[in-house]
Amino acid sequence: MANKFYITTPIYYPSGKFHIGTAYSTVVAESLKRYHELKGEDSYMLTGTDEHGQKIQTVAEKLGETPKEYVDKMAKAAKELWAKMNIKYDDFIRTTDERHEKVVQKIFDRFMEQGDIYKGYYEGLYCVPCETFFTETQLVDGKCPDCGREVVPMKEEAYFFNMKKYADRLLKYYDEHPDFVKPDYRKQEMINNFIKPGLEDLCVSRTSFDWGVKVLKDPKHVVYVWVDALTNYITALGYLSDDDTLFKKYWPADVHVVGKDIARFHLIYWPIFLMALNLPLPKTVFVHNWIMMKDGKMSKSKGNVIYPEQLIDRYGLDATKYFLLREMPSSQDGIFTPESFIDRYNFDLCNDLSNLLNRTVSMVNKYFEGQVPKYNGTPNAVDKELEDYCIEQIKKFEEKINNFEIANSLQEIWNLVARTNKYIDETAPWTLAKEEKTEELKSVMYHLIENLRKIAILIKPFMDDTSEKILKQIGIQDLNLKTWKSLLDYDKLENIKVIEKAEPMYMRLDAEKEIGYIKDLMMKK
RNA sequence: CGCGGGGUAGAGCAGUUGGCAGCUCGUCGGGCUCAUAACCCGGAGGUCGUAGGUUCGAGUCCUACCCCCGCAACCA
Repeated sequence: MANKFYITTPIYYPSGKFHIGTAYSTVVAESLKRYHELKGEDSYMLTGTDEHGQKIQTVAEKLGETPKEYVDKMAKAAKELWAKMNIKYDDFIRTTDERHEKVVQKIFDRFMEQGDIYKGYYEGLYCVPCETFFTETQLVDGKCPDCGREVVPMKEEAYFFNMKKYADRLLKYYDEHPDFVKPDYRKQEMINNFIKPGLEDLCVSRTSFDWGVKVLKDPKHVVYVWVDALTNYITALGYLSDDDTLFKKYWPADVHVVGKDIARFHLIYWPIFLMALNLPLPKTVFVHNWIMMKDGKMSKSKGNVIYPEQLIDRYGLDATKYFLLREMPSSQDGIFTPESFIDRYNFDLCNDLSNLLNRTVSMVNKYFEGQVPKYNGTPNAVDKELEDYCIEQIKKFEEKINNFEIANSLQEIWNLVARTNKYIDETAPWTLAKEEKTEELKSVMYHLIENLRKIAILIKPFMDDTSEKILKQIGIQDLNLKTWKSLLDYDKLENIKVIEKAEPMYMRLDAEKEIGYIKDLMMKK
């Protein structure tokens, strides 16, 4: 039986249009899913939308829609975006789904019965016209961040979850499970900022608005945010429902992919909820950083917002995904600039990868009428070294990706691309042809095609289309030659014929022109 | 003295357990001609934030200080 691999994205809060940062989490999750799938694991990916809360209610009202109409529209928009990005998820959960709401109620009930939840008063600063509570840190110049008016201290009845009770168990869990948090420093942040100073109890219900899941035993309350949102990861699998086959099969999650803004909720509250439910905890929570613009956070007022669709429409899906995955370091925020985007496109995709394919296919046609020679050992001085290097890079790639260092893992693939380009110069096939050193020439062509095959497989989780294009051009059709396992083979190609005319996959862009184009996109509102 | 991350060549970044400072882009020069003015090789360019300390030897460990960024609790 194959290993299972259950991965989730955050469920997105659709209070506005999805921008490139939203897309990042999903692209990461899906790439990891495809990687595990390629390795033959039984992978399952969940995404969705978080549709309750005050803010949704307010936004919908402003648009003259009911909250339901509004979230229906937004959930559709999310699905359209993922379709456009060729994101293959297995399930899409909405917190307004009946299957979700019913289970949230059961979970809330259970927490009440167990005494994890108690009734108290939520105190905060309230903006009367906006009907919203704010914390002191949210205020702008001491006033409401939305409308700029005065806020007043206010309190309302609310239920609280007793977090303190579980703090020690959580610390112990962190300690015993070093892979629970990636990257590691996020764990320190949680311990020092929240747990060590003493966990505060979490407010889990509200009465000041009603767009949410009703608390069964006290219907003037709706479940507030986190018991509702976080539990999506198990309700989607059918936990506490009539059919919990998927839950039994896939829980605990292998990876929750989350942005740093919601790290706290996934690293503290979610594990505690699960402990209270007596369920196993996810194996890893992968916290990624944000995509920033040169002048800071993306915002419409700065005129620096870029939407994924805009890049995809002009430069293609794979190029867009490549940029996102390649430019995000694990220790700090990634920065989007039109210059860096175009540079990646021109250098990595055109000059290095696409050109390697192009020159190789063209030579196989020129020297062997398109027929890839059979493996004949390592007659050139560097052949053996090239083979060893190749295997080494595959190993490095796996180490990096398994440790969630995505940008670095891609770097390892591109090191292989560069090494392969260098191999052509080292062996100078045109000289071998002139001197009629046929065995050597055959070997060079074989090794080039073989490396391209490996490169195509390695990039497949990230750039499916580009991967297929490479395989097609070098004439690989046999599915056995497209598997992850086949990466370790170096001599299995037989009766392979490349396409007759090499077609460039990526053409060099006029940098100045394209940078101007992207800048114009960003200025538009 | 809140906590964490970062300060390394013009720009962007790597640098595991301390052992001759690396990568990409740019720049200068060379090579090759299979390929997309591409690819390959070489040069120039760094007192590794500052000041001390440990050590035969520190970007890497310790101390103090200066900058930048993130987090700081119910905002999804």
